[in-house]
Amino acid sequence: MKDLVEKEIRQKAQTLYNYTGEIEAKPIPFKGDWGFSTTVAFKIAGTRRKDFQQALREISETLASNLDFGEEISRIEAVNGYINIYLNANTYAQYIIKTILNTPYGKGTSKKDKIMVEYSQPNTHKAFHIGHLRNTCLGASLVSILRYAGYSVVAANLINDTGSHVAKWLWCYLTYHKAEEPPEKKSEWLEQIYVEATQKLNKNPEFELQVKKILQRLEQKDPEIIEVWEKTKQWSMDEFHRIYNELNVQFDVYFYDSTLYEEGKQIVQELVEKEIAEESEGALIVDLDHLLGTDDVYKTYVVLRSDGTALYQTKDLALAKRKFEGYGIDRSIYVVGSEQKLHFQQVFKTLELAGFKQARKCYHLSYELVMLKGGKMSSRLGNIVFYDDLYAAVYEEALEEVEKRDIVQENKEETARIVSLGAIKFSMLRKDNNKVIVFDPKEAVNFEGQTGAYIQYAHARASRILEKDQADLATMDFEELTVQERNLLEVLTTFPETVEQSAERYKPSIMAMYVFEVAKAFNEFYHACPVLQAEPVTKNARLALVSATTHVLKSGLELLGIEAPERM
RNA sequence: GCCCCUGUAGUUUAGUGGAUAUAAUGCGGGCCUGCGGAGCCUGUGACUCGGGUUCGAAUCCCGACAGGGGCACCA
Repeated sequence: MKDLVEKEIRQKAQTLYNYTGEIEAKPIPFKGDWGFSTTVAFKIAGTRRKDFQQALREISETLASNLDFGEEISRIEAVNGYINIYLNANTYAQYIIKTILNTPYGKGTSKKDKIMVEYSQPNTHKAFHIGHLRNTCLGASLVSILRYAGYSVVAANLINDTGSHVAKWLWCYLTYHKAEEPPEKKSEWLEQIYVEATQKLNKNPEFELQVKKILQRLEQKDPEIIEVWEKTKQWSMDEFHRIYNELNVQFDVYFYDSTLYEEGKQIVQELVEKEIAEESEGALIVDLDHLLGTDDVYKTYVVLRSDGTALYQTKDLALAKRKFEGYGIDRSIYVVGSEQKLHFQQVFKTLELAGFKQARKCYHLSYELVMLKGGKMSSRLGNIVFYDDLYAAVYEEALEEVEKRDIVQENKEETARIVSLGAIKFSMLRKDNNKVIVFDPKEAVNFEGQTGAYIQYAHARASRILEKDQADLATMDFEELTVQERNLLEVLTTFPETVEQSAERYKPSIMAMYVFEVAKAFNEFYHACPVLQAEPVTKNARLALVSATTHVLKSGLELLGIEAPERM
């Protein structure tokens, strides 16, 4: 409908005023008005600076009287230069509800770009914490949204299974915990050894040499080290798979750091031959500012350690190459924390210099920190919230809430699980990705206000109505719509553009806010408009509206990776 | 010092040039013999500051100020 309105305005603006600029129909911003509004008259009048006000009035009135729509539009008005196009509510309501229920509503037309989204990237030999959680929720949701918007998407994970953190861990394990087996809670135990390693190294920096040796032996595939490494790494992998299973996230491809460094070193050699990389203080670097003619912007990019071992930087070059050449992707998205912004600018620029034209299609989707109320979360300080602990705390609270109600007699644990995950995921997604989340454990277990539970609750109540009766779409007739009905319908109509926007801007937060809005509009409707007790015609129309609402809520939640329970 | 991000009610937050700035929470007052009160109604309260561009700026530009992150072998 919005498209049709825009098309008609565009046509008339051109024939009457020869205006060819952008035209956008936005919702009329007043409560109770349902329709579209355009500001073309301002744009056209803007070219005549002298009698702006008069020109504005003339243009808006002339345009308004010349616009011509079908029966879905009830009236057109020029107000203060704006042209308001009011919908014929009843007709349009029927149309939109049928569209929601009978078509893949909001699904984008299939697009030719193939996009790879790399996310989660946990470190083996460490625990999965709430920082990984934000990343994983963001990435998983983005994958769903892009797919729904019509893109072909490859979901990728990069397992950081080598590098200095692994060397530190192995050193500590071999020196102080040799042959120990993990307890049931593997994750926490793995983390403890890592923390112990950093503490010992801080106190006695001379041990660094031993760590360095382990890293070298690891890269040279010393069988003795490899054996321990493989065994201990598997403990981590078991944990990751368990968690991904719990979170219900999937990957199409797993990359492993340990398989990338050799190729990375080769690329570095090529960079040296192309005179892009050079030696400096024993290490190999790319002097980006010098090569690009910038001043103190890209800094120097170290691509190989002076002892010849690979860095994260080395591996990232190989990974990018593998993505380009192995998967034929058009866009490559990296979901990684914002503290690595400079790093990715360096990677992308280096790739560009090396002649990879796809480097321009690389995008670092950064997100801000998850801080604990009190300070930055860092595994080096041991001051972190583990995913497992967070989940347990939320679950306990959810179970208690579920037990208060007698609506769920069976499957209390299952319901608590769904609500817990919904709460966690929604809290990770509702904020814009470049805003810091200050994590307050008390707030995390709260189910009031802008939370996942609020939305799931709206879905559950709507579902319960539909359990008792169903609408007949053929005879649907709204007659006079109430404010709440109209408002709910208006929100439902914007689902397709929300899908598109969150996909184009890579922002699941837009979808999260939207789903909350649907739930809110539904709750308002629910309290103001009886459904099952209404007169037959009204009842039928409202049942159809409830049905359409559950449909949109469910689709929206699915794009966030959140389940929509029918009872809770 | 240089680069990046963020400044909106007490707190958290929406808003990528348009009308009366979106919500949540907090605090005050209401609503279950009604389809489920994890809810609803109602009151309270905000664009960091100074210039500029524009018919029109929370939004764009310039400059302050404040917070966070990054800047050579961590990831």
